[in-house]
Amino acid sequence: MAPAPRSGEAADTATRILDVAERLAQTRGFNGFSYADISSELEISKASLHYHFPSKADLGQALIERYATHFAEALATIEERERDPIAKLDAYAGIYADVLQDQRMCLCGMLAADYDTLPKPMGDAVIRFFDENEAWLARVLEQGANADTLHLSRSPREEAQAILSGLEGAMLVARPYGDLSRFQAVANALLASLTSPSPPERGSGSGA
Amino acid sequence: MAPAPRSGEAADTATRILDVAERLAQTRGFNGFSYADISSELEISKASLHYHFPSKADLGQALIERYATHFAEALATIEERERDPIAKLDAYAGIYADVLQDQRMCLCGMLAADYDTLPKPMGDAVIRFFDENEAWLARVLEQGANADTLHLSRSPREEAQAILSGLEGAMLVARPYGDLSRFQAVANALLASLTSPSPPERGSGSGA
DNA sequence: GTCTATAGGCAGATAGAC
DNA sequence: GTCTATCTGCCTATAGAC
Repeated sequence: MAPAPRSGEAADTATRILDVAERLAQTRGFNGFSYADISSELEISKASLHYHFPSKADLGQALIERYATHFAEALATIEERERDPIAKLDAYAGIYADVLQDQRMCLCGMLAADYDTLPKPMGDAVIRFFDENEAWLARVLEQGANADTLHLSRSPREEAQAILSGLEGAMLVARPYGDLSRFQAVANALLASLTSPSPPERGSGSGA
Repeated sequence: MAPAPRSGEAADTATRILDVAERLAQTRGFNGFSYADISSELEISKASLHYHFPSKADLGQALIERYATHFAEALATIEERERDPIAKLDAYAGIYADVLQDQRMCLCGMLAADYDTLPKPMGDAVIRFFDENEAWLARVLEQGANADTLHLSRSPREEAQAILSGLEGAMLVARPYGDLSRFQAVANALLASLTSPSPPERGSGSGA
């Protein structure tokens, strides 16, 4: 379903629904929007939305799965474009910065807050998302440690958890302030202190 | 209102309402619970809840204000008990660990996720909470830097933001895993790397 | 695939008796 | 202060025509 439309081509209905729902979930939380919100924005009836996604749980699961897929593609793109592990980490933080600049929280960070109210399959998918991110980060960190461009003071896995948590938290706290630079400052501190004993002047990441 | 009851004495109704609402807000988010939830748990009618807190916005604001007051008291207690800035930071992280062990998210971290849907006064109070925490942390960090027990690689304010964000993010991500040790690992990494150039074996914080 | 209409329930909130 | 009863509106979801 949903064969990737050529650029300029109109997206199909299911895709447009997911686009709107994704933004609403990222800004208002999964319990903070309704079918009516999507309906009014797309000028499509609520009943039509239920045709594409019978229940809100179905919609939510489709949301996470697409988000995780897109995120994995972004990570693959980083792998293609960057060789230096530090550049990869900067690009990784840049993904978060781009999301935040769009006034959004990471979808899965937001759903982590909603975790106790989510249908089980959605909760499981949130955890998978974090696991995949952690695994990717750990690989990059280990690569850097082996190449001696990074000097870790803990296991790659623990450093990866710290980076993931730190970036999610930086987004969470920065968003009420509406201040991207607040995120950037924290992200830089996080990567600098975790990846080098004596930080040698870092740029502001690829974001924004 | 609500004169602190002597230990063992039954709390008044408004306090019991706030206790239940606080837990619900911390676990399910502000849009994830209703007056009916509190009503059934306390076996008090919904109408009675509205007598004490006319609107949910009123309830929410009372929730944040009490939480911020309690938090400030906890920080004052740390100041009384600990002299070493590192011990103060460990105790600070211990507060978060205690909240997480109780299966909860920081109230204001949770409300930060809900920020876009909150009544304006609640949103403002969330920001004040973060500001106060950041200011307290910055003072402790500066104290440590002056006493030469901490070696900061950035301004106290930036380090404070990184610690606050890092702990909030660590809670956010650890909660779906239901794993306190995951939080502890990240908190230790955060404080160790931010406060000493060559980490000299740190304990696991004062939390649980 | 999209619609109108509507079911059935729960949300926040109020009236008024006690 | 607490209650029962109720209001209005929105929620998710379905039926059935086109």
